[in-house]
Amino acid sequence: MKLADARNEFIAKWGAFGSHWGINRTMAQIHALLLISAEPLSQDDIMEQLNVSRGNANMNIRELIDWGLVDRVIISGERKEYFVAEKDIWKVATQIVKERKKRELDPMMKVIESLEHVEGDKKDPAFKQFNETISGIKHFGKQADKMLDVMVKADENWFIGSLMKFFR
Amino acid sequence: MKLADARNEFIAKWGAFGSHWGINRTMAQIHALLLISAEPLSQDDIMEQLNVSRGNANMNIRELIDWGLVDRVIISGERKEYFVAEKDIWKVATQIVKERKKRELDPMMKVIESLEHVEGDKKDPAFKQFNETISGIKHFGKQADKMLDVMVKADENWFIGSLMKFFR
DNA sequence: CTGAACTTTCAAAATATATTGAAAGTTTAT
DNA sequence: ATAAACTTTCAATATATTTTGAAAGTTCAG
Repeated sequence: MKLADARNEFIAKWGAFGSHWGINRTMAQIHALLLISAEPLSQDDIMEQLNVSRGNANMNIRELIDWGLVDRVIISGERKEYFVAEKDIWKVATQIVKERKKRELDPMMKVIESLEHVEGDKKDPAFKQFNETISGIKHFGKQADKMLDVMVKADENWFIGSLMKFFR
Repeated sequence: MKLADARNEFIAKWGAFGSHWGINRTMAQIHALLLISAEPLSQDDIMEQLNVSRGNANMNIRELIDWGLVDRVIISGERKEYFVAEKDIWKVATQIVKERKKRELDPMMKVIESLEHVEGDKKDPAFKQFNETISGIKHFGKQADKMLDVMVKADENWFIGSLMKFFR
């Protein structure tokens, strides 16, 4: 397989993969393109290579910057802005974990906590089941939260190394 | 807050939460409803409580069964089928991990592996970057894979207990 | 200050996804 | 074998999300 085909395949598949994860196709494709680009790319480069409109490119580049996955770089003597992706996959993963925890797990846990003390009849099975479910989710959420925090703060070698040794 | 309101709030929020995770709103709501129901529910119960159509309820119940999150139960003397959700949140989580690994991570890793040996010029920076990115993803994917396998096979007390002790 | 280079916005259009409900299919008791 | 009870399907419809591109906004060199 030729490099050009392999690059296209990677971009297409990473785009499709991203869409299972709440990241839209263009955003994942731009990310993929930047991941395999040795040099910074301008917005026009991205528009051209992926065949997307100016607005779409702009919006999704900003979103990637917002997620901490892409940085702006300035090239001296150039007027345009250029963009590069964080290439270290461990950092990419921890960054995504961190953002999703902030955007999804944390708000969910606040809701769960607000549902912990509900009025009701202790004899009512519906009441019992509701409380048991909520407290089970809360318990699980707290554990997950701790673990994700450790992961986000750790560096790869320490984390993976530790886990691997631990799990034999 | 009254139980009825709390239940509605939980169903609504679990539904919204699910949609960040590639699970559609109705599917997540049915799951939420079953999680807090002490008794098995029929399809008609679900349709009525969530105000969804027959087809929609049917399709999403089947999907939940497919994901291993809901079971059919028969109540003796009754013609109708009833449904219950797995209530143990740890089991719910491992089941989801298992399915998503199978549906998403495994196919992605196959693609990555197919992109490992591409023709190209070793001096070309684009070629180098492509190969580095692919091999970084592969390496990370393998570690993630092992870890998820351990998690799926472990039981909660062992897994969480171990991690907590380990991470102090 | 001016205008060229560049970036951002956003309403309209296109696309993708979810939902409905009536019709077709299946199962079971008699 | 029949028909009532129940389940599944699927084309049409509704809803939600993504994409476009022209217009408005910004920055900066001269």
